[in-house]
Amino acid sequence: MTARLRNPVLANATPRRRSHGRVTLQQIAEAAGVTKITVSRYLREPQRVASETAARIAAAIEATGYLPNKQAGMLASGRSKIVAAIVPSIANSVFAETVQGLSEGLQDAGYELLLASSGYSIDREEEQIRAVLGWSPDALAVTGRHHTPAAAAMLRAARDAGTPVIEMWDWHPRDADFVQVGFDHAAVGRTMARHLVDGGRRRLLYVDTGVTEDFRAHERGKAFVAAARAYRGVSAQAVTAPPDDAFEAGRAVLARTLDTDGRPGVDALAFANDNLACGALLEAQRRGIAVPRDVALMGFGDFAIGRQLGGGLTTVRPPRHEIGAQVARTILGMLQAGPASGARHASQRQLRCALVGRRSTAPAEPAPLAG
Amino acid sequence: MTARLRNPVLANATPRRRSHGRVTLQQIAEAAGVTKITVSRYLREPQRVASETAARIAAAIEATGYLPNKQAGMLASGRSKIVAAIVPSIANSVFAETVQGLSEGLQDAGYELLLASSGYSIDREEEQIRAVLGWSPDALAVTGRHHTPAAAAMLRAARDAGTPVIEMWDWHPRDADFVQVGFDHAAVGRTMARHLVDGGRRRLLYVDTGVTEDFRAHERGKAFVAAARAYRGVSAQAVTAPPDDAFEAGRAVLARTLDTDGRPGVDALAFANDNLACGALLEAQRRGIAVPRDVALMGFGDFAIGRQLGGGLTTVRPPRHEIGAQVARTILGMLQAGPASGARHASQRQLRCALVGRRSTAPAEPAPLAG
DNA sequence: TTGAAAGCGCTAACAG
DNA sequence: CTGTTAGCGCTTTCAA
Repeated sequence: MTARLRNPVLANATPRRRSHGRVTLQQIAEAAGVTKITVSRYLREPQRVASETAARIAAAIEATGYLPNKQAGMLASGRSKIVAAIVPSIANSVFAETVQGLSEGLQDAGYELLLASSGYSIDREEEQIRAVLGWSPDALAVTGRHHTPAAAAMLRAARDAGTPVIEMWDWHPRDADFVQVGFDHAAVGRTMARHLVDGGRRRLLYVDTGVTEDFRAHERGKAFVAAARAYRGVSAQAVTAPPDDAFEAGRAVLARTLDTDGRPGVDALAFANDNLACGALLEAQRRGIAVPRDVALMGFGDFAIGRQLGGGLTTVRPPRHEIGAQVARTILGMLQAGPASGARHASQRQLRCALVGRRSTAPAEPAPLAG
Repeated sequence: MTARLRNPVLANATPRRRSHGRVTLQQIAEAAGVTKITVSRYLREPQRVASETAARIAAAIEATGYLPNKQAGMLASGRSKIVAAIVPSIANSVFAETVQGLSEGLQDAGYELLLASSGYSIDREEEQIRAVLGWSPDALAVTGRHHTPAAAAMLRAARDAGTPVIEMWDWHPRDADFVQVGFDHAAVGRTMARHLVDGGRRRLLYVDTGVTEDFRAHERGKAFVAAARAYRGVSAQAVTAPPDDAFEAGRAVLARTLDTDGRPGVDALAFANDNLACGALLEAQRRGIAVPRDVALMGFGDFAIGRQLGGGLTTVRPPRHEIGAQVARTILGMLQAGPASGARHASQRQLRCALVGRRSTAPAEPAPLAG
């Protein structure tokens, strides 16, 4: 109520308050008859406040519905308790499970997850990285090891400033600027090729996704073709599926492989994901093409539907949930170790994929699936 | 290096700096030979800064890789440019599309999306609401109209403080505390019942999801049963699917409906979602039960797989993407109108569902799907 | 166990 | 077109 002087000469202007209307720590403090810092302590380390004081503070908080302003807390402390993650797509169930694992692992440690999706575009990823860094996350997880130069620069800068940066879903022995938690997609491609060749298949086709910046799928395909061709008497090629609905795309690709007799011109197809493979499987059933007798089909991802169709779709099961869980553990470890320690040089984390053999690639047998 | 004095009487203490190491506006200002506020203006309204000055600032920003600290900006301005959304599950593709629509609609207006998932638990929803409110979002969107009392209180408080609060995916003429953007699930249940009865079915079964807090699915089921029973000569019941993998659960439910002759004891099943219905459809195919001749099946959600199986699964297509887009428009409208205006009383937004009739509920015909 | 003072990095308000 | 001043709501540091 007293006039406030803020110029040696001039006097008494009404203080221009800019309050935004929410209940503040100050108000709780007044209500409880203490100062702000005591309330602040109560919130963070309740046992360091006298129990009687604590009770009064608790009552005031309860009565007002006070919610601490996290912006202010972060600004003052420099710690955000936020981990940012950028995935290609949140709609894709594959990444959804990773996010779930990450979220679970962080929640217990009191971290919140700031999630962004790039739509499989590294340009959008760059924007998203810039956006989330503005929030000063305590750690940052991105998907894959392919970034724009500007994005890579921001990631390096963040890491060098002590913020853990993790690349998820990838693992590459020689191209690892950052800590990686994932698996070797080239190795998966080779495993897929070997599985088909071991099953007696000789004319292979890899069907890549129409999503142009799914680098990991491309890498599997490239390795698949190279590995297949290294076998004597085996031919292999790659095609790209149309960008439609994956089931329809898979159907279309199978239809395209038919030769003049209406039989597939190849004896095995490996797909970039299970939905594509399921589309092909359904189209084969519809046309009376016997799977696996006439053609073997396999996918990647181990989606639920693959277990249901025909006698089951052979696939590769990536550690979807485990990637997220491991990323959470790695981040917490790096955070605990502190920027000064050597934790930033923590070794890459290679996780394992499982080949799930089902009927769609079984070696020739008497009773085909369809036809 | 100098001794530090800090006593009212003694003077000239070294200010105890707490900087967190990042480049700040101040540093850009110094580098560009202006003051902070000019840099701040440049960032927000570039045209209000002399082009020569702007160039120097741009150069300094470029050279340092400066990223504005959003915490500080929000704290000062009171506006967060954040919209928070809470959905039951980000993995569920249904909500993923809504989030996508929301995200797109907000992005253009420069808002960021803070996303949380409740795992279909209203207790977790309460926690999430508390957590996101700590970020002072400019608006908040939640899923459905069922909340814990504490959550409802927080939502009301936020709304009364001028923050737009929207309930997504629901629309109820008489139970609408907040702005709602969605559709009437009871009406959908009635439509489903009518569709089956119109197709000549008389013994109906609603198969609810095993997710206990999917209130909207329960509401559809309740209305389905009530509407069906209102028809002369029609019987209807509801059962709950096991909580497993939805395809397996659908299979199990169909198996359970078989009577002693191995035929379904009902002539139509309506499912809480398409995956359950697809499981049942596959199980029918496997057992040689003709769909739709022996039994009609329909789902909800219009998932991609439903179009692929048998002759296609009849379903109800909810406005998945449109809900998100409409929520974005509504929020932006309320934000623009300002808390003072009557926008907070904006009427509820009812959106339309489409019944997608496919072969699985076609009236009896000569050539059944399977068998 | 509690408090006083300073400061986190930015923007609002008003001046010039 | 640019600057000055105060302040957002919280935590840190040091002291009692």
